[in-house]
Amino acid sequence: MRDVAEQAGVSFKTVSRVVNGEAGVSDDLLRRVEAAIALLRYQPDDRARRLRQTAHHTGAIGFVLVDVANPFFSSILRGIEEVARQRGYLVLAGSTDGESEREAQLVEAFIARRVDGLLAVPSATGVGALRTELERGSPVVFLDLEPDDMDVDVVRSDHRGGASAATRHLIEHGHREIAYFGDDPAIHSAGLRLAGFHDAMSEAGLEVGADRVVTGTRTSDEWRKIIFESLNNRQLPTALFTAQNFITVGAAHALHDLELRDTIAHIGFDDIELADIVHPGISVVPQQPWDLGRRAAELLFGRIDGDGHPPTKVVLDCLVVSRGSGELPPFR
Amino acid sequence: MRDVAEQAGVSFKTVSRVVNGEAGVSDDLLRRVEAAIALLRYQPDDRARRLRQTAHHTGAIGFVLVDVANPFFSSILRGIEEVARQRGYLVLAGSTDGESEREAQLVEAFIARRVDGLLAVPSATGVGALRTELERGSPVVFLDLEPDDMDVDVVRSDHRGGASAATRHLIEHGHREIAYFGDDPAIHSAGLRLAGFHDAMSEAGLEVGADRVVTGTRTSDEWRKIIFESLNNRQLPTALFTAQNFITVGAAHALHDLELRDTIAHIGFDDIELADIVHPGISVVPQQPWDLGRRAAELLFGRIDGDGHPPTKVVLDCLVVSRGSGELPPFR
DNA sequence: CCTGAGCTTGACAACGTTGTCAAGCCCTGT
DNA sequence: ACAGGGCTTGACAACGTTGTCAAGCTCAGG
Repeated sequence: MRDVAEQAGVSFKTVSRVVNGEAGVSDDLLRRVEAAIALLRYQPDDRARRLRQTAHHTGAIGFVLVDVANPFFSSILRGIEEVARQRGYLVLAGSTDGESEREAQLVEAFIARRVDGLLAVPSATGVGALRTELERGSPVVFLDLEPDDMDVDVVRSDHRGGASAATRHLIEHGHREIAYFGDDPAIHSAGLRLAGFHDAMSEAGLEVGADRVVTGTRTSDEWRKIIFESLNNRQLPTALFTAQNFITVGAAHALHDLELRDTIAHIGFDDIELADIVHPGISVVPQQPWDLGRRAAELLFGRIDGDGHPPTKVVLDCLVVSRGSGELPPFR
Repeated sequence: MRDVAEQAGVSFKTVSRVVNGEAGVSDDLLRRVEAAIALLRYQPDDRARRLRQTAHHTGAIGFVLVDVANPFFSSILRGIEEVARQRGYLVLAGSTDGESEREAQLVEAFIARRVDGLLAVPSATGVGALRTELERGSPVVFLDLEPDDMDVDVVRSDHRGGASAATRHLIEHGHREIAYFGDDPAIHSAGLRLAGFHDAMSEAGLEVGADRVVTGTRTSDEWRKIIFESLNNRQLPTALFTAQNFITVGAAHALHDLELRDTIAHIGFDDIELADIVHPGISVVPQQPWDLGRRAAELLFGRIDGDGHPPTKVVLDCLVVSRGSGELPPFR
């Protein structure tokens, strides 16, 4: 800016006025300054500007997610981006892979850059690295799952209800031996889905054999192997409930490898591309990630604008989408 | 920081020393300052710090992409993130939807925040909004497609070769009437894929009917309808080449709707989840988005570190993956 | 007891920008 | 001719931090 001022032969305050479109600059100087800006390709430094300004907003929000390569999360991100864009905000995002150490690093990096608010899919069951921010009163909205140790803003799907509906769907089609494959239940949403599974089973008076529940955090290829072996080595269940998108993909592959796709019923949590044109179509309980992102971002901006209401919980319903695999009758 | 200094009864320079772990602070003061930091939950402001520091790096890079909800781009982003993370960098990303106006806004926002480098999937055929930055000598690496108006760093797939290989694959299986569905060829990568298609066709001495090529930028559902109608209303081709992931998904649906999946051969550019277990499996020419991201980020960091070599072009090969749909013989 | 080296500590400027305020100019009305 | 108002312009402080440098203290050596 100094260079521009020198080039135009004015004080740098005048340049500042021109850059910010303030009134009260004579046409003559306006033209000279604009010429100098164009000549030197000057672009103002947002950091310095915001540092000086009293409002102290940075025009950025942070989003801590598990894995941006997972379409569920990247769709959430896109929803957030849309809302942020309307407000002229930028979104910083980072993947944790569910590691709380990485989560802490990301939160620290976002805070150090003074984001105006944070959206987070917590990697553990509680608020984790965000505790300090919450206690300080910074705007924070949790996504996908609800911390169990503080009362906070949350936007999530009805994991428990959706899982229970999926399980009930299988039971209504005559299944009694249902295997559950899900994320580590230490992750709150995964715990809720597992609870929903148990809800529906006990409601129907069905017992869940200990070896009918397999949980953990794996890639879709790892799940393929795990489910392949699990179905190869023991008394077959007549139906599978896979409680996450990667697991559903892995299970679809395993069932395909074992040529059991027309034999064992299968229903998954989260929707998957092409799930409707495999044979049989894979029945799912889809979430609406784009909506989750939008709603969470709207809530966050409300907080940034000073909305002081008590914590809001937004819970989106999850309904079964029947495509064939979930409606297969028990093979025995 | 001022508050911390006051609380600890020291000058704020001493606080700065403690925060930065500089030597030469007595144990007594160190303890007092640390206590004050913990008490006030002080966290340094990265913006002010970097503003003052002479090196002037911001520890952030920007990534301008088309749509983060598209798994191809979100996987690239993840690859970039991994490299950035190792260097302690943060990644700012934004979707353009291919609109150059939005592209310009994003570039401006990134520059205003003084990112140390930019990665971009340009929305038009040239360098677009990044021209100014390039001329200024800022580190910029292009991804996925190569601007035709400047000599710049690029990391991309071999669109033309891959498309030509896909087309040749169909020809080798006896097809002569091949329909092409692709993105708007004004997009450089899409233009190259179309060129690759023509390469293989003319190499084989085949003519391409004008109505055999359909291009445009659409969602996967729109492509489903377009391809459905296109196959419903006219002389059927015996094979399809769909030159982008959403188009491949749309085509798979359309072929399914028309019950033509075992009749019309189909090969797509980009891989798709579950493509191997639909029937027939969808043959594709996959890209390696994660690798694209990694390579581009590594190149960018090289530039940020001052590598002054002439522009580098990294071109990753694309090979056909046979799964069934691309090996169907012509039905007539 | 004095000198000087080595250590700790703080005062001050600077990064690039904007907010505040006063100075200088031109004009109008008396 | 002069007061007063309105407009343009610039000087200076400030945002939160770090770089520079000098002041002050302690202690060993002569």
